[in-house]
Amino acid sequence: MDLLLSRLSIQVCDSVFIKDPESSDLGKKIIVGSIDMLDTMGFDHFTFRKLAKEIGSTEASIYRYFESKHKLLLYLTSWYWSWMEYRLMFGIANVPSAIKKLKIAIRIVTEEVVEDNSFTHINEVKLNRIVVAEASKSYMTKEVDAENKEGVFVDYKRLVARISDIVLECDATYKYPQMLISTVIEGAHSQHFFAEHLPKLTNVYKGENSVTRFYTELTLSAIGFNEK
Amino acid sequence: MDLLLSRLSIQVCDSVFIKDPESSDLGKKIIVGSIDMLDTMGFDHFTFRKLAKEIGSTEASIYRYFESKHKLLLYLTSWYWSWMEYRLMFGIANVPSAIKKLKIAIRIVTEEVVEDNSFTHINEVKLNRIVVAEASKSYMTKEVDAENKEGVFVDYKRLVARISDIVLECDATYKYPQMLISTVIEGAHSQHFFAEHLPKLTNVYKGENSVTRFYTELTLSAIGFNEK
DNA sequence: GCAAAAGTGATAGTAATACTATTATATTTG
DNA sequence: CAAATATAATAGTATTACTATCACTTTTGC
Repeated sequence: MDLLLSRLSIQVCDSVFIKDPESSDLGKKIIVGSIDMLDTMGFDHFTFRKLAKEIGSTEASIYRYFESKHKLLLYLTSWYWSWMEYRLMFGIANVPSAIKKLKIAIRIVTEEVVEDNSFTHINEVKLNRIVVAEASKSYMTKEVDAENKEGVFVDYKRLVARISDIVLECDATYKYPQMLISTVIEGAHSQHFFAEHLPKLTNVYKGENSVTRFYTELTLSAIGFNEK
Repeated sequence: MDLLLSRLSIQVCDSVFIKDPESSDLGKKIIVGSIDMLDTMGFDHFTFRKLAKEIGSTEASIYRYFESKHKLLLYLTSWYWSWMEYRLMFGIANVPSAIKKLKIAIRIVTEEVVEDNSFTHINEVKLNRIVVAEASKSYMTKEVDAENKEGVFVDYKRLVARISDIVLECDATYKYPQMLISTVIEGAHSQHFFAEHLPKLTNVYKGENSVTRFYTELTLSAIGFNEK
């Protein structure tokens, strides 16, 4: 999947950054360094001061790219959703059966990213862990309405819309496609987190990808395709 | 439901507080005041300094009850889960049918709390909104494993266990009862939040309790009871 | 090839946050 | 009534989340 894309780049809504981090070496260092640090120490303990030290730059320079660590998180999560959309479109290309497309989509958004097949400097395995643990903090704020108007959540909404459309292809009468898909995406994140930290809240069996199985069955039975 | 309980009180795991806030007037003011302020300004903007000013006390005094605002949030969410468990046990008492019990349970954990039928000083309507918007921040931290060992999440785990048991009563062979129930509870919170702030991620129709309907149908079809 | 513009680093500074410590005073209890 | 306990008042610290200034270097546009 990597080679095919050497001439492609993921676009992120430009209201989340002041200066595009893809446009310079320092910008890329900020992205690579922040992914490392967010994965290791989590969003709460992460600061621009620590990042500056790590990448051999200064706080002031980082602030020229992102106005806050919150905006940096928005950048990373948006990048991730755009990347997921790309993987989705690629995964379902030339697949004629709607139900097959739906199964592929569910698999893509629910399974853990394990290989860093990156075609860029971004480590998708680490980014996946960051999104699982921190993405909800990017919108669970009092500023969500103002930021939503600025368009910072478009990439996530577009991904949900695309998969919801596949749901409607399978069953045009289904009343809750967006609710179903956002439940699956958000739920899969929670369940991966629970499996690691609060196992009593989930059921993960060895030797099977339980989260993907569960959400695939859940989705299919919700729209009336029960063929376990 | 209020009157019946005038002699009952909700117990919260004592590792989340230094001094029980139920044991004094100041303690109760801290709880009432923090619920008001968290509902209004959100967890991120909430500080003990502001709370102290609001309730006419001091930061130092509040710190004698809770070692951090994070522990205070844990207290409030634990209280909420215990209250939910109480509502659940009351709601299913003397109901013989497992499937009816399950429907009642799903309704209780997914519908918005609209009436403050409080039998205490705690405003459950506000607390419900706080849990919807902030509860995930109480466990999405790097300290989750250490805190879990201290038992701070027992109330949530017990609620999930109780409803999972009902799922198993309906279908003893179902493989993912905990995963299903935590998906429903967490998902309902997300969907209520989305309905208010990111409506493209959900489907909420006027005149029906869409979230409860959706999760009820989802749960029943998951365990093979399709009788829409 | 050179002047202007832009990007970066170094340093300093501010207001707010998340606490801790100390002491005085008021209230409860044995 | 003495001792213990709870609270208020005040002060202080380290860290965070920024903003501002200035010097230096690199890029670019003509």
